[in-house]
Amino acid sequence: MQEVLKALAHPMRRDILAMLRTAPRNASEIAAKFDVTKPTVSGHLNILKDAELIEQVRSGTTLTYHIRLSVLEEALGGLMGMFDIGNETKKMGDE
Amino acid sequence: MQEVLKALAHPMRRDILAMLRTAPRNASEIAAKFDVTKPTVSGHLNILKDAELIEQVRSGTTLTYHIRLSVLEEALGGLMGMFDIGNETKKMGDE
DNA sequence: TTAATAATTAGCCATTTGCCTAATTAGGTA
DNA sequence: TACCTAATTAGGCAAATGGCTAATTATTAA
Repeated sequence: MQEVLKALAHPMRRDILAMLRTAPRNASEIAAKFDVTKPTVSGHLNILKDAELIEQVRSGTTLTYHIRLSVLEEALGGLMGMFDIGNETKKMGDE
Repeated sequence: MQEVLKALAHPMRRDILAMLRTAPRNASEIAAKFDVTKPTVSGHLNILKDAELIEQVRSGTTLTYHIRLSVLEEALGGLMGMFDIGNETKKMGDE
């Protein structure tokens, strides 16, 4: 959870995840969307990969990135649980 | 959302929020739970306050901190929305 | 007004983050 | 082999983070 939350703390990394939510993309396609250099994007991709929020698939010279939604879901679920948020059935007598 | 996520990225700050989830506490009570100095805890409280995740009430010489659960809920909700997570009714024909 | 207590802010330092340019690696092709 | 493209890693630098000790502020009480 720690690494996931650290990864989510940067807006560009959230935006990268959001664009992968729709479809997988290669590094160049991702980099083209942002106003920073490719190495900078590559660094963010590494952080997302270390957090296991994305995975890399090589075909030829290009690397395609896929989101791992389940990891994101687990981390957010863990957070919600930690604060008892988003749970309709909280205690005896409710509902 | 940015400030909330940055605030949540540090484990001690999450733990502080979790303990305020149960009941409000003053700075000394909070500091006593962690193995760092009071000024360090005070710094974390400032970051949580800047993110509007907590608020401060003075009575006498003590400052009591309260969690603002709604801010946390909104941020997590925003995040879930950004990735279309935790929504049972996703598209036409579901349910 | 002086002292005592709660808690902060100020100032310093080491580490991490985030960006850049330059160099390197990996794979495909003439 | 040699070359081209995709994308990375390496290295450097400014700013932010997170910790500490010391000094300051705020409030109450003698």
